[in-house]
Amino acid sequence: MKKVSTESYKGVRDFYPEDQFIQRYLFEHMERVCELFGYEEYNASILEPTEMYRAKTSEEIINEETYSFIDRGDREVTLRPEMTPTVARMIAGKSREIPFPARWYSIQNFFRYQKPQHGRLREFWQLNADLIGVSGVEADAEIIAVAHDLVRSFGAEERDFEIRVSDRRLVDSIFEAAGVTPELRAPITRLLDRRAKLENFADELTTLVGDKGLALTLIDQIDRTTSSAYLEELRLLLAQMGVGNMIVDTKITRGFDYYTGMVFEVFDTDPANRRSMMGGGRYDNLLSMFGGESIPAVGFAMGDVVAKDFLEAHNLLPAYAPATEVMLAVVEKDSLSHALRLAHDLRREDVCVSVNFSGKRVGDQIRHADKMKIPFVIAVGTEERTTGRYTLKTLSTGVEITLPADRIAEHLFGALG
RNA sequence: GUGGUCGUAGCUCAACGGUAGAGCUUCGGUUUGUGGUGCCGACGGUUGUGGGUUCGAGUCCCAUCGACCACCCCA
Repeated sequence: MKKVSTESYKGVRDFYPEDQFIQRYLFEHMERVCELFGYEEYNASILEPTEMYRAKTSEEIINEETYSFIDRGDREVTLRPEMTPTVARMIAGKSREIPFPARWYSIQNFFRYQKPQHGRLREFWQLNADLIGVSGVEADAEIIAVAHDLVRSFGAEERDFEIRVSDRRLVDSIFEAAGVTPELRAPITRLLDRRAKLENFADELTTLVGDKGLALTLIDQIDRTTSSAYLEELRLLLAQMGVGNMIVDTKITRGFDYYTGMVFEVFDTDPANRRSMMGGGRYDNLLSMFGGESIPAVGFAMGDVVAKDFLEAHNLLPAYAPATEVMLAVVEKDSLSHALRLAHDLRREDVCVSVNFSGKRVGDQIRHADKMKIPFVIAVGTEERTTGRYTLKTLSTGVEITLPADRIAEHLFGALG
């Protein structure tokens, strides 16, 4: 028989218990912060009709950068590469039933058929939070505040990251004043997005607009534009929500076409990590692609890989701890049934307890518990069975305390906080 | 998709073109109701895979798969 490889598929990850512990830590913080702002959790299938992405983005991206296939019923299907079209589809489908504004969040996995690199895989997990049905600056501020509070909830200080904000309308008005034709605006915006990485930005821009004078005028205008009345109002609202690390940066454009107003990205202030941690913006026209009325919306997304990298770089990752709180070491075979009953009682008191029925010596069982990072051990043998009192051992300190069965749970919760 | 660097035990790495090794991990023992340190031992490999050159290939050449880096792209 041919041996099957134990390696995971290209560009995807296995989450062993230690890895999943980190994922869960990230997800729990995402859930908590979203819910503190009144956001509701939603979900959808990982499969979507290919047509939905085709309507919004180019044929080339669908063909080359998504996992798309034909199902047995000849339908074109795509593994979702992002959440925004799905939210838009769900909202548009029930726009007469949903009370607006809607505050929705979801943490899901996404697939993109691209060459894997550090921080960029073929499958990744991402939080999406969207505020749908309001067009005001207050909504933009709220979305940024959620993103801000999320990073803060991981233990980061404001000096550890900065929120770079711009406004598509601001840049568009510069284009308009300079007489740039509407067809050129999207390509220029995309070029602007890459400006920080380009050495010959002015040359490339000249090639694109076909006029060196115009290119230099644009650069000059963009560089001289430091803010707008709208962005200053945004800054004021953010200050009231405890956000003090917003900066205006007209280089932020978010590459793609569907953003219509405020756009932002969050960066690590450590120059060693120059990748954007998360980003978002306002997309007021996207929902109209499903027919019906146009509904304003603003949202952001944060990926698990960049989140983990950020926490690692700032030494904010928690140490692994299993859910298991106590292991019962069965001293001899005759005590097994007693141990099983004790475990059952403890579980009814909400204690996570595993029973070690390996038959090995108590010392070996304790060593196993220690390797598993289980914090407490109770040996169950003849002595415990006859007295009804149990010795709870704390492995980190070696301290032991003897208790009757009905006080074990109480003591554990006290010790574990 | 294009270009580059690299693939040796579960992990980190040795080995001049000449018999594939060490540390850590895992498992067992250290004589049996209490772990972490010692000490002893075992498991573990068609050197990513497939070809080629050579008396002989982990080492050189080609292909392929994978990881990483720079592009592309970043919804």
